[in-house]
Amino acid sequence: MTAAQKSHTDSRLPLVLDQAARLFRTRGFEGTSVRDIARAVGMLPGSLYCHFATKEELLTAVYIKGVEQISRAVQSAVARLADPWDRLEAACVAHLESILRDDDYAQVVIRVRPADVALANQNLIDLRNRYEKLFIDLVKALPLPRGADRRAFRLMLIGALNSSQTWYRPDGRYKPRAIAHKFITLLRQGQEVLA
Amino acid sequence: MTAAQKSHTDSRLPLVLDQAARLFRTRGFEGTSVRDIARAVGMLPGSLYCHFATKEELLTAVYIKGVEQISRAVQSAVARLADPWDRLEAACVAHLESILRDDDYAQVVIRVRPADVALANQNLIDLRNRYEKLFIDLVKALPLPRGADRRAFRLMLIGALNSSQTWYRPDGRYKPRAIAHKFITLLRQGQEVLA
DNA sequence: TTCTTTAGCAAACGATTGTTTGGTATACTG
DNA sequence: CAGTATACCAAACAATCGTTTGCTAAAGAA
Repeated sequence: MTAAQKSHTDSRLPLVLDQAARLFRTRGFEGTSVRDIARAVGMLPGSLYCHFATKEELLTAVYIKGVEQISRAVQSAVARLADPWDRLEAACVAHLESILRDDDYAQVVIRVRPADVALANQNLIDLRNRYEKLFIDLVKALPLPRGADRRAFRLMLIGALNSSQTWYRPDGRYKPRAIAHKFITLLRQGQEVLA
Repeated sequence: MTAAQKSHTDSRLPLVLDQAARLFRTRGFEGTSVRDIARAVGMLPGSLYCHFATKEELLTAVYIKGVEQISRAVQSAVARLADPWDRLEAACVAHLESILRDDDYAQVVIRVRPADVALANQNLIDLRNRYEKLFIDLVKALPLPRGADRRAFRLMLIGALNSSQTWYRPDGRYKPRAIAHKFITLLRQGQEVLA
């Protein structure tokens, strides 16, 4: 009964993950103690170790869920669209809405450095690369001029998107949708002209 | 004798700042203990408090020096150039070389979130804004089409530059100079055509 | 000279860190 | 029904955290 590992009781594991994600994204990995998380959930510190062997393992679980959720958001945003530029912009909007507003888990993926987790290190890097593969494919589909450096294009775009976490304010002038449009337009104009 | 606060003995304060910068940039603020710094310098933990009242004050000192150094690097790189695009690209090269290779202090400015330092918070934000003012001016001088959003332009560029800290590898294909050129070119093409 | 200031050592402070151990109550399994 | 596994509590572990206190030796000021 390998599938019977769940539903034993009404475990508070989901709540643990939620609170861990919320704290990791606001205070970072080192800045959050297991006691902070336990207190937010309403359980004792030691009880967390029923679900995870170490704090790093807990972060990894949050990280995995973050990659899954942001991947789903991007993929479903792109699904119905055909035009390559439309698809990329929709992906950027979904990405931004995840890391700026909707999704604590996704925000952890952007904020926490894999290097902070000595053990799971490569694990997290792989997860992140798996997500960025989505953008590699989206950029690959773009009608860019021959010889264009699509890697630089992608790194610039994703870098700009992610760093918006630094300056974005929910009550500010620009919403995720507008930011994505601005950035895509800045990149698009020059590339189309040369195509 | 207000100027006599220095040169009393051959204080190891410079060394303290150097090691603090090196550790803060590699492990982050929360990830570095005052004992780590003291050990790297070769002194006892308590001795650090001859120079700083708190760990956050030490970070602030590193942060200030980082802003000073990267500002100097950018300004001197720009000084001899007249063409606005050349000036911007030179600034980006100097910025990248600072935060990717040369300067532990500058790397702290990019890596450590001002929010991590509850107390000095606004102090650090102001410092960073003072630096970014350089780029505001450089972008302002650009011959962009009427109505161009120069703020979005700048945020995209700086965001892309700073996030290169994530993926840059010293032994990799691209050096700071090449990265800056790629990014500037991507932005430049579209804007010039419309000018 | 004497006085003051500084840089640093030595040792400790209480608080917090991630984690462990042992017990208990509940729910699924056979 | 008995037996096993789970989810959590209660309490503690050693280690490390940022910081403080008291002292000493040396340098500059008077």
